[in-house]
Amino acid sequence: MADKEEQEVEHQQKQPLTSKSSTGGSSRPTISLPPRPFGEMFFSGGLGFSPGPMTLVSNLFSDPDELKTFSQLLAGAMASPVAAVVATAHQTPVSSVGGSGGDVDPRFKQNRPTGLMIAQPPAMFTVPPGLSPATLLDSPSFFGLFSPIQGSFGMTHQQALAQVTAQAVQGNTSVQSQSEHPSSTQQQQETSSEPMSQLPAPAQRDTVEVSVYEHRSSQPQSADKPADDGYNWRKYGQKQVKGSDFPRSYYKCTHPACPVKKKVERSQDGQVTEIIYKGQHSHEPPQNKTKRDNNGSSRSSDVATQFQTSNTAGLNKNKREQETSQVTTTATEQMCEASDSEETSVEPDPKRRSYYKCTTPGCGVRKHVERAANDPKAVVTTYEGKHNHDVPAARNSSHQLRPNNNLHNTTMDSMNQEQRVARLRLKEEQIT
DNA sequence: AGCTTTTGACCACAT
DNA sequence: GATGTGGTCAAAAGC
Repeated sequence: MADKEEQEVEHQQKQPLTSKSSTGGSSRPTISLPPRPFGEMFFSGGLGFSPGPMTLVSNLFSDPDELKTFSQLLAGAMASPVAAVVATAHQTPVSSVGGSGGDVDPRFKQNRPTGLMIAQPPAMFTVPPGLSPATLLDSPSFFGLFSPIQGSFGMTHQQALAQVTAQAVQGNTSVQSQSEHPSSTQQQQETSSEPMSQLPAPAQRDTVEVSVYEHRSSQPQSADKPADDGYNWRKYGQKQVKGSDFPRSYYKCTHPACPVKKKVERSQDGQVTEIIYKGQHSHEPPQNKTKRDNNGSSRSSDVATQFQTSNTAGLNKNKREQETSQVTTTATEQMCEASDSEETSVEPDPKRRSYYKCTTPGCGVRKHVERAANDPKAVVTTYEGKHNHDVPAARNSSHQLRPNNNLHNTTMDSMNQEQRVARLRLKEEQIT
């Protein structure tokens, strides 16, 4: 029974990469800030259905009417004592993703640089290390962030998100979610109580990523082993997925009765390009791993993970929205951001808000980098805007990956690679 | 001996 | 109904 349901759910979760790929290639995100504060899109007591976080995120931006300015969003996000939330919806030209929502030119996926969705994270929020899932989820601030959208989500929805979020905090504490807006036509079909006056251009659609980052110590990782996220996994299948250059491996948690599975895509050199988690662990992470003991926490993780969930059938009016929505967990991105030699480094001042601007003439892409106040190792990076130019070729080819000697570097390298592909020619723009 | 990985086959779903 | 695709199963092989 549960398996059947699981499969049904899983089928609704397909095509996670399409939205990501739509953000890549030559299509650059254009800043289109979330319709409302993040939390408002995540929780609501409304319709009583229980879509998963993917849909949460998807719905999050399903109403383009409520776009806020970047500053508004950022201000609201940073005001939270629990999590710094920055959300960005980037608009992708329909031409790059197909005329109907969710349809993506497979070339975009095939050509998708490794983990491109990480390269241009348009949105993210950070959960402070040490904050337990229960604390986080029980926190008024958290639910303030994810305050209800009237008529959007019900309690079960909250529970669903809570589970995934808890897992994110437990296992990796690094979540990046991403969803893709339906087409403008579809958007208009979405339930909305607000005017469409702030809709983006009809020829564009929005893509949203939400990221939670926590970075801990580096861990060695075998190219053939699933990333060490604190749990034990057993590989039960491998497939060559269409549109992907890399095989996808399927893992199950080896803990008895634990339903959690994950899918891992790796490049030829063993770098993790994508990890998708499904389900919630019914147990604590194994405690007998000394390398985790080194961190003083059994919940540390260096893995790049993705959470992918879905709502129940029929709960979402827009199926494509479901399919293209996802919650993604990634790790070490902020280190990539800070270490990107093409960009001005970030000073370790926790209070410093650094802004970067793409140096290409006419391109308005900006990047905001900020260290998490409660974790000096964490950096919150927010991309704003969409590049209107191709990636500079010289930069795109000039970077070599570092030796894949540990997971941290592996993931970071992967992201650096992506970032190099998505090269942002940025110069620091100090705003005081 | 027990566990994990590999891999072809099978199934369910979408088109 | 045929075909394509993703996910899972399960026997065999490896460690």
